[in-house]
Amino acid sequence: MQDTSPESLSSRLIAAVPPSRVMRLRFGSGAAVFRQGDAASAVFVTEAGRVRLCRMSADGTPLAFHMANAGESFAEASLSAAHYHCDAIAETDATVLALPKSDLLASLTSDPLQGLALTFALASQVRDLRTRLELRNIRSAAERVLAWLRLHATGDPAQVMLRRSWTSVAEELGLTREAVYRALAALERQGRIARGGDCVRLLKL
Amino acid sequence: MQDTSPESLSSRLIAAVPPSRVMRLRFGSGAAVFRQGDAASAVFVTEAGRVRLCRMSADGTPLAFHMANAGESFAEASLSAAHYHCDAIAETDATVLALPKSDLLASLTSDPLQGLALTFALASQVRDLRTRLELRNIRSAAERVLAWLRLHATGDPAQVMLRRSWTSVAEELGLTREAVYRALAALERQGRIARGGDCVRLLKL
DNA sequence: CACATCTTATGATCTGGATCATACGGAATT
DNA sequence: AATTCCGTATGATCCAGATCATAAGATGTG
Repeated sequence: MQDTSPESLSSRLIAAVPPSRVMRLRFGSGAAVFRQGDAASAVFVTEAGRVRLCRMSADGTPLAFHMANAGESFAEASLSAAHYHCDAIAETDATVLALPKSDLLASLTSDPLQGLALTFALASQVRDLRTRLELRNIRSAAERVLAWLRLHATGDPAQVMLRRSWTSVAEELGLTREAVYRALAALERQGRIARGGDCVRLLKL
Repeated sequence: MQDTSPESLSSRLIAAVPPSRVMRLRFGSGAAVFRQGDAASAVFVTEAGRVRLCRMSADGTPLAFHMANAGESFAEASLSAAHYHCDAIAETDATVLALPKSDLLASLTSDPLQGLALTFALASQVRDLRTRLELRNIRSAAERVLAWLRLHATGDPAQVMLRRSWTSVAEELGLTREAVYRALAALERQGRIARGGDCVRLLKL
């Protein structure tokens, strides 16, 4: 993740509220950013650390359903809800920006351009998430990694500049580190990619 | 999917343009709804059939990255793009609603409430997709199915009313039909669920 | 510096889900 | 009524990826 481009959802959200209204909060590992049932008062951006969202299911079992890593926003849907319907717990020590819901709503209704920009960012997030989901439909580890590389490749010859650890890529792909390293090694052995440092070139067969 | 609730993203999109401006288009299997590079002129909702989105990757390989089933919208991100950056191909015979981008943008800028409603729907879609992604992190088929059931369970005792085929659930979960049937059988054997017709009860241990 | 932590990397083993096969009931079509 | 298609269901087999183990280099920290 770590998407800090000005078009990213988290940046867009932050841009939509006056800087003075943004609250920077710190939570120790295990502390609650909010609890299920609390009045929904803000949308959040994880600045550092990671925050786990989980819900009590109807049969009483806690059910994790999202992990917000550094740079990612969470609880956007609280914009249209009176109460949070899940717990947000700091998984590690975490710094979190709280964007007051009232400021966000005010900005969105008063400034149509601001609203439009957020709509675009959300639409782009939807596309991104759908793409990730589709990647997971590829069963083979090597093919999945290759598809990811293709998605992120630019230029001619097509290549990917790695700005993150393979470990985090593995997490995004729903594979273990080991599987990703093995997939990379296999792809290189097959002559489908070439690696040098943090750069991967895609080779046509 | 088949989410036809008035709050669903596709419904929201349709509601945002005057009915007279919505175009209903029919495509035979294999026909192109739009092509990569075409001027982005509309957002779409699949009414029947399925539409596959795929992109030419930098090394020339076609790369599927979404499947829009009946009831689902696609190409929302074209709202902020001049051109489509993927192909949309009818996977089966399909009926597709085209929502002209100009009408959508006009409605979103002129009517803040309409814009807000769409923002909410998009945020909700983001939450939904994140949840699905998180489900896929559960490796065990039985646990994954159980988590899905928990997410969809309501009432006390907690139960799920099946309104769709297990086959489509399997697809959503990224499992094969067989794996889902086996998981259900195993969960029932273990006394963690009870099934009767299209209703599944969650049993506390 | 010593120590801890993380990333990269590869080897060995094992299990769980994919795959293929088969079967049955219901709905739709002919 | 016969045929086709789909959803449901279960059995047998196989292999790919998870898991566990190990190690080297990088980075960071008290």
